Amino acid sequence: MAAQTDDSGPVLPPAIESAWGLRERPPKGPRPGMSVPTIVDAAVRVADADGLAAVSMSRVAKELGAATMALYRYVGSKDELLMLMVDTGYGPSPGPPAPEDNWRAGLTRWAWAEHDVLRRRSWLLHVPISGPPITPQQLGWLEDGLRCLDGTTLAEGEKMSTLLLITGYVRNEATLTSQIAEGSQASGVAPNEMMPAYGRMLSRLIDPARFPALHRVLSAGVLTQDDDPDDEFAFGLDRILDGVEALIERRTG
Amino acid sequence: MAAQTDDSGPVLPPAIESAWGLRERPPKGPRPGMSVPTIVDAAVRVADADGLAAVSMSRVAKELGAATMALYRYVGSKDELLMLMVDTGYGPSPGPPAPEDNWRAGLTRWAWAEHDVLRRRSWLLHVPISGPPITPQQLGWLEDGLRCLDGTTLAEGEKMSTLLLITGYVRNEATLTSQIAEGSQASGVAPNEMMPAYGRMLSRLIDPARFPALHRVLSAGVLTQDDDPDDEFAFGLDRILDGVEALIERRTG
DNA sequence: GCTGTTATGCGTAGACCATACGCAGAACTA
DNA sequence: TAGTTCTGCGTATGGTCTACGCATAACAGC
Repeated sequence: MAAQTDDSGPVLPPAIESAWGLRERPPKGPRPGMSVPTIVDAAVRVADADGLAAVSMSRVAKELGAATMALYRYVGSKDELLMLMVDTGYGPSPGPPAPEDNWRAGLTRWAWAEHDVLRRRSWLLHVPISGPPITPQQLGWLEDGLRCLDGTTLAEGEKMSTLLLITGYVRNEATLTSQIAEGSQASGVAPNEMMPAYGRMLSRLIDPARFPALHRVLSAGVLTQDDDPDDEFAFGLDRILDGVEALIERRTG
Repeated sequence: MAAQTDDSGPVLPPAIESAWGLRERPPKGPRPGMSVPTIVDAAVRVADADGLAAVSMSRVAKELGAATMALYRYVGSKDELLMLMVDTGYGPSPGPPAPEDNWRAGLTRWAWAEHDVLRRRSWLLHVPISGPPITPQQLGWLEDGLRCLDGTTLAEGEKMSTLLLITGYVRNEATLTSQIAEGSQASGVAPNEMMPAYGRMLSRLIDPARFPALHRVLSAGVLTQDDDPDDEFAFGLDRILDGVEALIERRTG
């Protein structure tokens, strides 16, 4: 079966073993002065305070009062540290759906929970994700999402696709609003003035003859009003859940 | 009205003026040896060949037989170059919907067009997007999307939200499949063996008591079969369009 | 045609970054 | 006590972007 036949099947990449706490410490040698969770927590602290761009190995080491290269005894590379940061950054999953919730209420709460995490820690969006979920907390989120769909008639593969769809949407929406916030801070414009400023820029660039539909949108004042980003989020989420509902009804009937 | 009152309203950021070709060259001084499009094309060539990580100022300069710092006479920063790369990387928009297409057929073709571009140039996904669309080609795409919804009863704001929803989905799905491709190349595993390998890893890590729903998905063999990623894409797209259709019908009826 | 102005090309250098390597010393085993 | 192995970390390499300044080329006006 397994290509590598030790006693426990194929070997896992060291980064993943680290994420699951499966690395046993050898009994010899000096006692370690730090630990992986200590380092990851420090890195998360830096990201929370100054953004992901501020997370360098030397900065994290400084946060811990250690030398830069000392970190490399615990994490194999910066990418590995980033992966562990994402895991702890997301935090524990929101828990299984309440018994009285139907699938739609459950998934709505699930989506809002991720939404809240990403609003609080927008640096999570800047970490280049490098593969499907594999760390413990991420799989916890996935598990809780799947449980929301437990009673439905969807096939298992369809459940996965649905969750992928929703989590993608949540990330996307969070990326957009965080860009507005970051652009606002970078340019010194008030956050609620960003979209109007964008609309003004568009109307200066757009030739109504070449962009008639876009011109109509601008004329309708869509961008000049600053609507609540949470309403925008809720709109898209309801569209997606409507689509899922249509599928469930088709599978049921 | 405008804060800056020269003859043409508020000033545009230089990066955007460059994207729209609005920078007039002063008559004095030596004739420039390159041009912004030349540089952007070279950068796109590098990204096509060796990925976005290979795009450094020195590499692009080498591609042109110029010195690194010569580029800074044309682009203000690397970020500006990246923005221009995205604009030309996307290429011209797919054009307005065919007359016989209803909104759904039109948006489907629109989404597949972006899908194809992102499949061909997956480095576009790695460019950190820094704001709403503002470059000419990007607005061309937006315009064509809006035209697909022209006959519908949706409000202008709802049209924008719908397109945002779809384009976000396309990017997300493309990101996922490109990650599989890149991971496959990095680890030397065949592309159609990536998902089974992932499934095997999960089943080694997951405790069925703590992750029952996830365990059920794995047991159903969802991840061991390699399904066509295009089918997966079509599934999610249809879900979203179902949701949009439900909204249109509600607005109509 | 000459001079002053202005833009270009680009060399140098600074401030970061990740990380490969090697060494001194600590903590364990035998 | 001797040997082994692991930790902390100093040093060094090669990469990144880009600020600055200088020589030169091309034009404007006299």
